[in-house]
Amino acid sequence: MSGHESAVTLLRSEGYRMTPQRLSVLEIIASRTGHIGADEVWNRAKEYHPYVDLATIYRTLQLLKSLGVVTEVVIGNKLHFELADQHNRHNHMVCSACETVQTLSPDYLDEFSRRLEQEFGFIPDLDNLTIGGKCSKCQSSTMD
Amino acid sequence: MSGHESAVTLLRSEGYRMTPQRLSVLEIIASRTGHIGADEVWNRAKEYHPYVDLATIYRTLQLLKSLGVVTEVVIGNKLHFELADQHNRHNHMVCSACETVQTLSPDYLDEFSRRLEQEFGFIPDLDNLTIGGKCSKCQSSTMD
DNA sequence: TTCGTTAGCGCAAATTTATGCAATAACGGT
DNA sequence: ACCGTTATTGCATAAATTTGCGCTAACGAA
Repeated sequence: MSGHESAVTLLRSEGYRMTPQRLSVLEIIASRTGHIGADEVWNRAKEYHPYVDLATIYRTLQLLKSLGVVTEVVIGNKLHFELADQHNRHNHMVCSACETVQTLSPDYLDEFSRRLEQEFGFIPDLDNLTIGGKCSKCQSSTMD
Repeated sequence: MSGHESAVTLLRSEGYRMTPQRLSVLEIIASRTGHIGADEVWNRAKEYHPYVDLATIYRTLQLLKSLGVVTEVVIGNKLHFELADQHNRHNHMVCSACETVQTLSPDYLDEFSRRLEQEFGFIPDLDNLTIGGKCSKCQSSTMD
């Protein structure tokens, strides 16, 4: 029983329709602890709905992201997604050399976020922010 | 003469070869104040070298980025590039609704950056960090 | 200046993601 | 339970970016 029931309600309350395709994507993402690529979501979804198109997966993922139901992480040149858990919000640091993902408490960005809002009226979408860089183990490597 | 001569030297000193294609890309980017998409770099480059392939443009752009010569900005679902000027470093805030780009002094991220390095040994690549979000004018819009 | 090594290029194809459109299915109202 | 509206889907295609490969050209050494 993962926490995606509330997402179903949210979708409905925003005027979106609940379709079996959307439900599958939701279940697939909710049933997994970590992040998952669109292609893998697709492969899993096909087990339930052999005809789902990849485009539907992408559209659903974007929709869920815009509703704050899932969170996007940029890993290499692919997007990954994970269930947005309000009780465990976190940012991602991705090493450009080894592609290892570390999570980070949003507390680290609180001050920064507040300043952007106060000084520029800009509200950053930090939930979907991926911080690229080099992890401690890959410091000297030139590899991108 | 814009400051890309030093880039030529850098390239060489790192063991990369200087080719007319690379020189074109460098000149095109250096001769422009703002950011520019890969497709537009390509169009311009073709004026000098009708046979350049778009793949070469992309490869060159990535190389220059990895050398710190150009900086990447994510706008919508396209990458843009601009000359990395050490005397005018800045970050980018891009509105997901109207795609307007605002620049930001890296000072705003200094503290954050330092903490990541000290506490996790993670060195973030803030030069190529694009901060997504909603600008003051697009606050309430649902558009992504 | 010529030569040999090999990095870089053009080309073709693959990946990843987005989009236009006609047919279909969700769901509120009856 | 049926109907009508219209959001959503599947399909086809486009757009953006990356990659494999064999040929060419850069450039240090002779």
